[in-house]
Parts: sequence; C-alpha cells; structure tokens
Amino acid sequence: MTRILVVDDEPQIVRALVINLRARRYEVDAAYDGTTALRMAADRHPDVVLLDLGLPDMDGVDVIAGIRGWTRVPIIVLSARHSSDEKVEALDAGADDYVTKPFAMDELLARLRAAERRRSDQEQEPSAARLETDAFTVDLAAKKASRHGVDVRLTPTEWHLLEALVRNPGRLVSQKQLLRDVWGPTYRTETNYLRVYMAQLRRKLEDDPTRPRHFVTEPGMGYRFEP
Amino acid sequence: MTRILVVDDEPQIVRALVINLRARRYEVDAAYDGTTALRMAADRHPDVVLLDLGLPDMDGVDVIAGIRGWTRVPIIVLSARHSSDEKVEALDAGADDYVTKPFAMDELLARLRAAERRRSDQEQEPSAARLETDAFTVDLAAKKASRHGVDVRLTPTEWHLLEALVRNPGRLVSQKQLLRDVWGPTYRTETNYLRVYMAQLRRKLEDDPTRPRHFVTEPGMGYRFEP
DNA sequence: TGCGGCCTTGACGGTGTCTTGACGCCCGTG
DNA sequence: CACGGGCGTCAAGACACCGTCAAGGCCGCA
Repeated sequence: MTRILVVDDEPQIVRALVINLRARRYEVDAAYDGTTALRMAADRHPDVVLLDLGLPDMDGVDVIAGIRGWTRVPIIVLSARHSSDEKVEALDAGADDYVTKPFAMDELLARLRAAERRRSDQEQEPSAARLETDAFTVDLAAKKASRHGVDVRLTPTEWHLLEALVRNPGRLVSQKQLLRDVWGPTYRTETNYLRVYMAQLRRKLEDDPTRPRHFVTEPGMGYRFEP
Repeated sequence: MTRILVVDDEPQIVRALVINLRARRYEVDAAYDGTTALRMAADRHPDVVLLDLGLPDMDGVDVIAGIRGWTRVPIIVLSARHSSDEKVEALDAGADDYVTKPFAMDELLARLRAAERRRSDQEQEPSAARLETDAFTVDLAAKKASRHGVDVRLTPTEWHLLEALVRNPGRLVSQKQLLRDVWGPTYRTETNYLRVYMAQLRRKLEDDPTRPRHFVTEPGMGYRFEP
C-alpha cells in the first residue's frame, strides 16, 4: 500500500484530498504546518508527499530542503502561486512536480501515479523483491523471512534495517545512512541502536550469530550485506 | 553531458527549444514526427524526451507507449491541450510531466532539471567509483578493495588516505593536503602519521611493499598514486 | 487492570584501531 | 668522512568501538 503525506494549512483542502485518496486505497497522513510535516516524514516514511507552499510556520521551500536532506521521496507541490519564479525555486529546491491551485483532482491523481510509478521503478531495479543466501531467504514484498525453510518473525524496526542493508548488496552502508533510513534524520549519533538491532538480525538470520557471514561489521564505518 | 530529444512538428518551437537548450550545454536532437522520434529515441538513447502531443503522423500517446515499451527515460509532454482528460491520458501512458503551451522557458527548464536529477539519482554511478591496477582493485562506492582477487580489509583512516590519493591519479598530493584531508586542519605537521599509514596501505595493497610501484614517495613533498 | 511485544537506554568487557615514540637506513651536504 | 634530514619500520599504550546483556518504559490487547 502506498502511503501519502498531505501537508496543507487549509482544513477543507486536506479533507478533500484525504477523502479522494482514501477512496483510491491510499494510506494518508496529514500535517497542517511545516514542523509537523518534517516530523511525520521522518516517522512515517511516506511514499509520496503532497506539499502546500503556504504554511503558517515556515517557508515551503525550507520544508522541501528539510525532506531532501535525507530522502528522495517524490514531492508534489500544491500552490496558489502561479508565478514562474516560484515554480523554478520549488523545483530546484528538490520538488518533483508543481501543481497550481485550483487543480483538477483527476490530474493531480494522474501526476501522483506518475510519481509513484517512478518510485517503484527505482525500487525494483536494484534488488529483486526476493533474495536468498545459503542460510536464509528474504522476501521484501511479502515481508517474509525464513532460515533453512522455517519462517522467522521480524519486528518493524528489524525489517527497516534489513531492507536498508539488503537494498545495497555487497556495498558498505554507513552508520549514518542506516540510522537515517531506519530511525530518521534526528538519530544521527545513536549508534547503540544499530548494535542492538544488528545483534537481533544476526541472531534471527545467521547460522552462527557470533561469527556473522552475511551481515559484516566494518569497524568505524558501517555494515555490509554479503549475498 | 545530458542528451535531450525534442519532438515537435512546429519548426519555430523546435528552434526556440534547441537554442535555449544548447545555450545551457545540453546536447539536443530534434524530430518532427512520431516515427522519427521513436527511431531517434532508439538510436541516440536520450537522457530526457520533450514531446509535443500534436504530431502529424501518429497520436502522441502512442509515441509515449512506444518509448515506454523498452525504456524508462523521463518524458516531459508539451501540449496545447489544456483539458484534464488529455493530461491524465498522457501521464498514465507513461509521461513524467505535462506542460501546457504556451509555457515559460525557465519553468520548463526547471522541470527538465527535476527530471534529470531523478534520473541521475537512479543511476547511482556503479561505474565511476571503481578503479583497477595490475596488483589490486578499489571500489570507492562499495568501500571494497582486493588484491589479486582476494578481499582486503582497510580501516577508516586507511580508506581516507587511499581516497585522497586515488582521487588525484598520477598527480602529486602534498603532505599538507593529505594530513588536512585525512586528519583535519589541525594536524599539519604530524608527518609520521603519513609514514605509518602509507606503510599500512603498501603492505596491504602493493605486491612488494618495500618497492612500491603504485604509491610513490616524493621526498620532501608528498605522495603520488600511479594507476 | 494485568500481560506481552517491542523499543529504548545504560553498563560492561573484549577486540581492534589509532596514536606516539624510538630506532635504523638512505642520501645529500658540509 | 661525519652529520642531519627525511623516510620506513616496529612495538606498546591509550582509546574508541563493538557485541552482549538486562532493565525499564510504552503501547496494544485481553
């Protein structure tokens, strides 16, 4: 299911969007100001962000920059401002699309689908949804994992961490990036979270958790998943 | 350099686009009908396609479908048709963006940059960060090194030093610059750090560490990486 | 209200990395 | 020929980092 974050300070617009999106089976979160938007983006990891530029507490462009600081989630700007300069500024700050109010709902939905399509293209290519090692198998799409044929239960945080690693097979993933991907941009230094959850993953998936063969530690740098 | 395919049957629009794009250092191809557009897309592998929907020989949506049959190159539609239905149809056929004529050139360029940015995110350069000598190979992105096929583990400091050298192949890198890059601006005079870690690098990567062939000392000045 | 998952947080010991000093070699210079 | 600067090598101590364990808090559920 696709999760969408709607950011707008006008309740009636939010309501209209939420109703339309939920009717099309999207999962929707809503925020009414920039601070909340940034927090929800970090907490909920939406697949697409619909962002109004006229927010009460901060400039919309700063919200874009804040989100772009740690993720490339598609951002579609909704704005009453028609000027070309505003559009250029928002797009160059990192927005993916710019729709002027008032807008036709079906056009917005089509642009949403386009953004969603690009994102899923992007995700599928680097790693097939299913992968296999000699000790365990992981199906990212179905959220199922098993070791030597027997199913293994993973908690949400364990899944996030596993995905962040498995998405880059053979590549080193830095501690900062793992913390950002799994816990959000404000947890840059809490490396003990990583240690605790790495231990959990290894206990659940590795044959010999004390001598990990697939989740390798690179001291001082990060972790690496070896297929 | 980014290559762009412009598809439009109105010569003056094509001319205006080509001039504007070339002035911004894009490489531009032009096509005046759908058949040519499809052929050129296949031959020239553009990085972005700018597509007018009103073509003489075929429906613009079919051109989108034809391109989408084998590539996900970003497609930005330019069209005089403002109706919401047309937009939805084009976007759902696989277009990435839809701009109505007449359009502001700077807005189009901003949307172009957005498309280009997404594309380069997607590529993530698996190639550029990899280099090879007769003795060892280094993959900077994956943080992996190997000598004659067997993996070699490097510590964070060793990686930093290796990167600082390898980023300037064949060029001399001064001691001051190395110390600043690896240990920070306050370590300008601790040249023995360099000696210790150069020795480590050579021991781990050179075939004959006592007679280094790729990490060359320039007495009194600095070090040089020879590919 | 009590229970069970899950996440957070702190503490501890062991291992590997970094820092630092000492020594010997080579080479250019006086 | 003696000397000194620059470099490579080695080893030992200090230190950071990692894996591990366990306790506490929060939330959903019975």
